[in-house]
Amino acid sequence: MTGRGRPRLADAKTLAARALSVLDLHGYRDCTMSDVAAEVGLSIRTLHRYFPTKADIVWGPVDTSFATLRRRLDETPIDVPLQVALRDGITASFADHDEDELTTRMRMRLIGRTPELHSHGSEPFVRWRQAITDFVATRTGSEPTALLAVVAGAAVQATTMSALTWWATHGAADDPVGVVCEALDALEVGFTASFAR
Amino acid sequence: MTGRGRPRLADAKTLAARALSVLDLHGYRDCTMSDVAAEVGLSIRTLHRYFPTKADIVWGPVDTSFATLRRRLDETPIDVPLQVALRDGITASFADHDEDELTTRMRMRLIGRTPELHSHGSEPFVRWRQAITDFVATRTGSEPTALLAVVAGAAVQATTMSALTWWATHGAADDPVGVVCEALDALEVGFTASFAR
DNA sequence: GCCACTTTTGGCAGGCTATGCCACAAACGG
DNA sequence: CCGTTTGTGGCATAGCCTGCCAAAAGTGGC
Repeated sequence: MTGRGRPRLADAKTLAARALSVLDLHGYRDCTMSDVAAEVGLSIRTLHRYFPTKADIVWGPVDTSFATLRRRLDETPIDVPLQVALRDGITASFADHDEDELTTRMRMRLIGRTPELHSHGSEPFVRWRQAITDFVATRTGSEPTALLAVVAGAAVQATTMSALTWWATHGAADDPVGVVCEALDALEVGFTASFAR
Repeated sequence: MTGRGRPRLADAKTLAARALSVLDLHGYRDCTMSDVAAEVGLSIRTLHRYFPTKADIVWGPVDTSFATLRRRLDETPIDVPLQVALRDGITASFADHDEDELTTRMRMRLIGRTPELHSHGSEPFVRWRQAITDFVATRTGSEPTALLAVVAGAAVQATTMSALTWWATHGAADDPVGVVCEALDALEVGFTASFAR
């Protein structure tokens, strides 16, 4: 509770931002954990304590914000339409990043530019998609293993992530929420229909 | 050209099937390359010559079939509607597997059950998505960097892959084409609308 | 002021994936 | 039979990741 014990050399947030900028500068693939450790002034072992894997430097904060989606969807009143509930839950699930915009942008841009990172197999990422699938299944009265529920989960997740990386690269707005909403709306009505508008 | 040189110990196709069954049996994560090499009777080094990476054991044949999508889309007459062209191109791009159904099913089931494999950052996978995005952009008169084109590429890819893994796990049909078409149709008209049917 | 306790730090060893280099083995053609 | 071609595999190396354990650096109690 108190400041008992040896104090940290750096707080986790600024450490993440610095490590991220190192990866962004040299490229994810061409940058070893030793490089990151040297640049942020930690040993490799300690760096691995802050970030269990190299991918966690990039995905860590995103993953933590993923963890809240299911709870938000469960608490959504039944009279809220499906797509509205999804849109609100999703945008809310990553709106509490508590991270400055430039860092978020760098993070998502790095993901977008690094195929290796496009989808990692972390638990939060899988559970986030499963929460979508389960919610869709419940609202439509089908099983969570139904084809369309499973596919909807995958499509919604891919839509959300690609909208975020698009915002990081091309987006002009300060906030990605509008971009994600636009993408989810297009997904909802079908892409052909949304292009016709 | 001729049978010049030392002949292979096993042909690539049966080798892939055997290696795949080893991974499927022990689990992708809990199975080392040494295990696979021992079970198929090759040294680790030679195994790596057949499959450059461990993921290539699983994704290899899928990747090669990915490579043909762009050409197929380019050759599609302009009077074929967008969604029909996409559906036909996509189903055709993995219909020429030349692999027995059980192996394909095992392959896709393994992918579906292994988060680490859900999306790998290989070049064919990225180019497959880009082909979708470019085609959508061309047909709708927008830039390949437009938000909706980029998102459509990601959504279509996620839809296709999740439909394939669903078929491998739950599908009863011999052929996954029908399942993929059903998923793509749902994506096209919007999931809410397709559930209402 | 000194000691105990807590927490961070980081060195060391080891396993796994992946790659480059090189030597050996095995079949074929002339 | 010999040279060529091609598959095979050992050795070494780099990088990611993890477990274990000892040293460092603070705080609180006596």
